[in-house]
Formats: sequence, C-alpha cells, structure tokens
Amino acid sequence: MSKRNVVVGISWPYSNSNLHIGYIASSLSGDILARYHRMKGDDVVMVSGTDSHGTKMEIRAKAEGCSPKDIADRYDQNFREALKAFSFSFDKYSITYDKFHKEKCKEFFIKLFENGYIVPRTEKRTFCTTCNKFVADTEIKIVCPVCGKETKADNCDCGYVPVEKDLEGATCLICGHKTELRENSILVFRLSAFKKQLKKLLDDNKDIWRANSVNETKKYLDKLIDRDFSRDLAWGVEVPIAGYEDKKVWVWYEALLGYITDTMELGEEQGFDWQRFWKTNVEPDREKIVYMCHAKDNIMFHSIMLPAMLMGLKDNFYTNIHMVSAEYLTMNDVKISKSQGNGFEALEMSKRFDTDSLRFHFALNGPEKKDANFTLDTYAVTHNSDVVNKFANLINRTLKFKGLETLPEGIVDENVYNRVKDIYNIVGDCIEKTEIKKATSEILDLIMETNRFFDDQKPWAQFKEDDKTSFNNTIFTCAFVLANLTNLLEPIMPKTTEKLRNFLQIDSKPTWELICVKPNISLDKVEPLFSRI
RNA sequence: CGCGGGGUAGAGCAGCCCGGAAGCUCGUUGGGCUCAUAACCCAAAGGUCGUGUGGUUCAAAUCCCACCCCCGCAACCA
Repeated sequence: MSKRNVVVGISWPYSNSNLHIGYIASSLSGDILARYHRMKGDDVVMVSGTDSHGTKMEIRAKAEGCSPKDIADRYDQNFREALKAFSFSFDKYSITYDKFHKEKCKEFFIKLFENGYIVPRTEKRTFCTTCNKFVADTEIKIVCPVCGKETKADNCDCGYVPVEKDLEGATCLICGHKTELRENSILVFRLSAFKKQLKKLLDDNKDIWRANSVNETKKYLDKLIDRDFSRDLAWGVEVPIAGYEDKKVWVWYEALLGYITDTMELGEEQGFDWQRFWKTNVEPDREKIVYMCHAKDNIMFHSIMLPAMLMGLKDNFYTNIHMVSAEYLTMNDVKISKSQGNGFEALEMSKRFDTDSLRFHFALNGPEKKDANFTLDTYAVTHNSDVVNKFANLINRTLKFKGLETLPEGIVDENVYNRVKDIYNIVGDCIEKTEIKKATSEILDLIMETNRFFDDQKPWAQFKEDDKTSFNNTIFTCAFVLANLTNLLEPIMPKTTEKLRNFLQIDSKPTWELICVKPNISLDKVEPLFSRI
C-alpha cells in the first residue's frame, strides 16, 4: 500500500487544573492511531498543546494575585509530565501563548478578514462602569428569570440559557457593582456562509464518523449562526485588525488552528513542507487522513468551526476531518470525595499504577461509544485478569518454562500461523475505523486462544514423555505469537512491547506485518512484566 | 414538546445501522492440569435486553410510537 499523510490532532487541554485521567481515556485513541500509522509506514504528525488563554485564566490570575502565564505554566508542566508518563508520542506539543503560534494565528485572521469571512459588527454587550471594561457572561451574575435563583450569566443550573435582555442590570462579579448594556464593536466570523460546504462534508464522512459526531453536527448545521471572534480581554492573541487593537481573539479560533501551527512549526524544525499534510494541492496523489480526537463536548468545534475556518482561508486546505469523538469517562466513586481531592489526576495515577496497563484498560473499556465509569475495582479486574493472568502469564509459561534456558527451534503450528497472519488485517481495519475497543478485544482473543493452544498441546507432558519435537513446536509456536504481539500491542502498550522485544531479541523496529522469532536465543533475561494489584 | 449519546445476567461490556435460536470478560459453583505471578483449561448456574396487557412482522435486543432514568450540548466556559 502506498504511503499516506496522516495528521492526528488531540484536543488541547485547558490550563486551569491538573490533567485528569478522563483526558487520557478520551485522547488515547489518538496515540494508538498515530503509532499504528507509523508502523504502517505512513508519514504521521501527532500534535496538540496547552490551551493557555481565555476568560477563566484572567479571572484566576486576579484571584491568585499572579499573571495568567504563571497559571498556564504551572499546569502546562503538569500536562507534559502526565502525557509523557502515559507514553503519548507527540511529534509536537506546544502552548498557545507561544510566539510562533500567535503570529501564524494573526496571519490567518487577517486572511479571513481579507476574504470577507470576518466582518465588523456592533452589538450590545455587558459593560462594567466601575471596572471600566466589557465583561464576559461568566464574569457577571443575574437572577435567572426561570428558576429565580442567582446564577452566572453564561448559563443557569436549571438549564436556562440567558439571552440579551436578561443581562440588563447584571452584577459584576469582579467589583460587585451593577453593569449596563453598551454598544460594542466586535468582529464576527460568518459561519453561516459555509452551510452548504459543511453539509457536504458531513455527507461525505458520515459513514466513518462516530454516531455522536454525525448527529451533534447535524443539529448545528440546521441553524448555523455567525460567531463573535473577538473578546475584550488582556490575555490572549491580539486581534490584528486596525481599530481592534485592544481586543483578543476568541480562544477557540486560535486553539483549533493550533493543529495547523504545530504542523507548520514542526515542518520548520524538521525541514519538511507542512502543506503535505494540510493542502489538497500538495502531494495530491497521496491519501490524506486528519484524525481529530476529543470528547463529546468538543464535537461542533472540530466538525464545524475548524473546517469552516479552513474553507474560509480559501487556500486548498484539506477539510475532510475524521472525527474521533469519545463520550465521557465518569467517576461515580470520585464525586463523593472530591472535596478531599481525588486520586484520579493523570500524573498521580501514573505513579500509582502501570501506565501501559491503564492504557490497555482504557483501550478495552474506554468511553468509545458511551460514557464509561471508571473505578479502581474495574481497573483492577482488567489489570489482574487480562493483563497479568492472560497476557503476562502467557509470556512466562512460554519463556520461563521449567528448565528452559534457550528458545528451542521448532515449526509454527499451521493454524496458529494463519490466524496470526490474518489478525493484522482484522485489527488494522478496526483501528482505521477508530474502533479501538474492538481492536483491543481481538488482540485479547488471540492471547486467550494461545493459552488454549498451550493447554491443548500439554507441553509439560510432551517434555516428560521425551517428545522433544512436539515440545519444541509448542513453545516455538507460542513464542511466535508473542513476537507478533510485540507488533500488535505496540500502539496500546508501547513500554511493555519494548520489554518483550528485548526478551525475544527483536532488533528491528515494530512494523504492522508478520514477523518471525529467532530460535536458540537465551531466555535468562526474561522476568515478570507486571505485579498484581 | 429544544437536540444528541446511553439504559442488555451480581459487575463491566458487545450485539442494534442491515430483524432470524441472547454473546464476551469478571464473579459464583463443579471438574481438570501442574508449564506459569494460586496463574491456565473445561463445564454449569445466572438475563421477561429501562417501562408499555403499545405498533409493524411468520419472527423484535434490533424497526416504529409513548413514557421514565443517567450523561452531554444548548452558540460569551473551554
């Protein structure tokens, strides 16, 4: 198969709290896709970064008496450590206050303005006369006209979403004084202009998108409205249009373009043309894939906003985004003890448990099509039963067979051989359809089948009966499966497969194709890979 | 009547698009094995598939309708 140009974009975590294990669960599919495509020989860029701007950052900085950047840096460090601990194989992980990113975002903004897709408009906005500035809905409180309770103005717990007239006479949360509605100059992105193109995009892709993406996108397409791309903030990417110098761009505008700016910067660093991955007219004969991995609350931004922005640039951008939208990882047990701080921060989890085994758990039990509840008990079951008892035990009973010092030479069982040969396509198809859960389950099936094969052959009896040939064939066949598991499991459990490759003295890089195992290698390095919890 | 995802043995899930004898893992019970981290293998028990004495059909977990519950969205939180 010919090489493909693959972008894996993972949603940008927001820098106002430590990275949560749920982020790992919903983003893992991205790392699996990237690793798989690299093994297939495709050119891959896997990108993301820390989303560091926005209203919340300013509010927090004020509350904590530091700069928004201080807060961003604090969490950015946490994100990087956690993502590294979980073996996320980013080609580029940046941060949105980075100069390169800001400059490119401004260039794109000007382009959209020149193309007539960003236009000036005047609208009434909440103005605090005491603070002397326009304030965001989340910075003011109102009395909800539906339930009668006091609430922040962006939305009420009762479900009501306030409209403009409800904001009349709202109270500023910063200074406590009344606000008023004032005319404000804003810059609007004409999202509604892309309705037809976005509908076609959905039509073209609805068979491979997950159901939640398709339906959620449909909902917005029916009534697309233009969006305010400017914000009255001090912290962010400056609006590069004359007359709007005191404003910043909407965080989503620039965070979404981060996928592009990351690729551009990576291209400069590594000396390749970033357009290979994003432009239809560059390497047009190569298939392109752009995966966007995120949780369900992010759907419309990736399926509508980003493609619309790329279309608006009118520069041959590839917009056939492959939506990989996860549901939510919930933690019922955790909500109870949240006030005491819970142990479900990603970095903390990485220190308490084996990260490969957690990756395996999320690949098998993650929120792929519906919310998944995470508890330590259910994780312990996956770890002890699937990872240790089934997989690690297969390694040990094969490679640490009593008295075995070197791997005997034998003939691989024909049925096992064919099964292993076929499973590459089966698992590969699942991964390319972003059915990670099914892919993982297929691999687990192979492991269980191999344990069954082992039992059926009874190598302990073959060994005693001095049926050396049969014994050698049995062990060699199982070792052959293990060797191929170092490939098949590489996208899911990269640290473990590296250790197993080491045991089997496999020197070549992992590839998505059948490999053989070397006979007569020493087995004295083999040791247990996991401990039970 | 706002929109979307979900509700399947004690637990966690698959099956639903495209209707055709309810599957998988864990747990439980019984048996086997002794290579392996008390791991592995075989077998059994366990479900009116959220509710409906609702519709379509020869046939419904699957299609249609009504209702209930959990989660998300609802465009200035990101």
